[in-house]
Amino acid sequence: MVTDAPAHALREAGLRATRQRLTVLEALRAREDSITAQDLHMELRQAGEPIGLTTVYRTLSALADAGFLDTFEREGELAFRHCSVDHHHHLVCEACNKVEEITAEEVERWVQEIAQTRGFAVTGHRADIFGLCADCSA
Amino acid sequence: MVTDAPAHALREAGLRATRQRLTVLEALRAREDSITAQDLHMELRQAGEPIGLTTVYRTLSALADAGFLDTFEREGELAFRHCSVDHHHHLVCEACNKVEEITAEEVERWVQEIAQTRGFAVTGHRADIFGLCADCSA
DNA sequence: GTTGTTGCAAAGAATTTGCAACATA
DNA sequence: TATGTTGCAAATTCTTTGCAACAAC
Repeated sequence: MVTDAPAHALREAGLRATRQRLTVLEALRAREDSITAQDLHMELRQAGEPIGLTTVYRTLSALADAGFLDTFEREGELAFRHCSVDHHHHLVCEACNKVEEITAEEVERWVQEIAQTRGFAVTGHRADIFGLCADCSA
Repeated sequence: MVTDAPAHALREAGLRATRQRLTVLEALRAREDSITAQDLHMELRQAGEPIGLTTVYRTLSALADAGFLDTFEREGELAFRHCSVDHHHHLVCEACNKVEEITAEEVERWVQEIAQTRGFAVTGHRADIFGLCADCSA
């Protein structure tokens, strides 16, 4: 038996590799849009995966804390999307919720510069672009 | 009687200039941090202003729609802050919730460039910096 | 075997809606 | 006066918590 990569990644983050967590992580990895806890729970249930809503909430939260997921606020609810580890920004389609990751050194530079000018101690920043992706605007 | 500027501004936006709306608008104009509907309601009540929580919610929402306020998401709840009309970004202090508006042509340029590259039809963007302001990090 | 995790039911919190009384234009 | 607005109470919706059964290590 070879090393189980997803399970290993979870353990490295101090999380036990339970069936539910692997399911959620896999589901998120398989999609390129963002999804809410409620919606994901419904999808998994409909796909025959036995998992509780509470667990979906806790799992998404834990995975986001561990850096596996990015979070978005969508009119009052939290949506999550799988992300690569390093810092990046987003191109968000408002029609299909697809999210493209983009890196932007220009923005990083801009952040440092502005912050320095105002004596601001930066803890984080976000620079996201919203609109319609090529498919949806076609 | 001279023209009442705040009342006039409301009417221009298609909103009746009620005591409650003027109160909310004034309260927001007087502060440089962002505040939630719940908190603002409590403050106004404590200041002796008779206003219902429902009205605070509806008023903040209407004022934001009309472009008088910017909205922020603060861990599950919406916060509002008075803003100037033209497009800008924010420097947000996580300790005192103070918000400084900043303009950034660099960011505007970056947005256009990225969007064009990917065939994205931009409807909006945000570029906010979070951290501790000079006062709070001192 | 320990300890972290799950999931149900219940609680909690923010926000919205129905509707009759009321204020603005 | 006609229509938009208010505010209470009730309803909704998202999210969290208590706790006993259970699974991972």
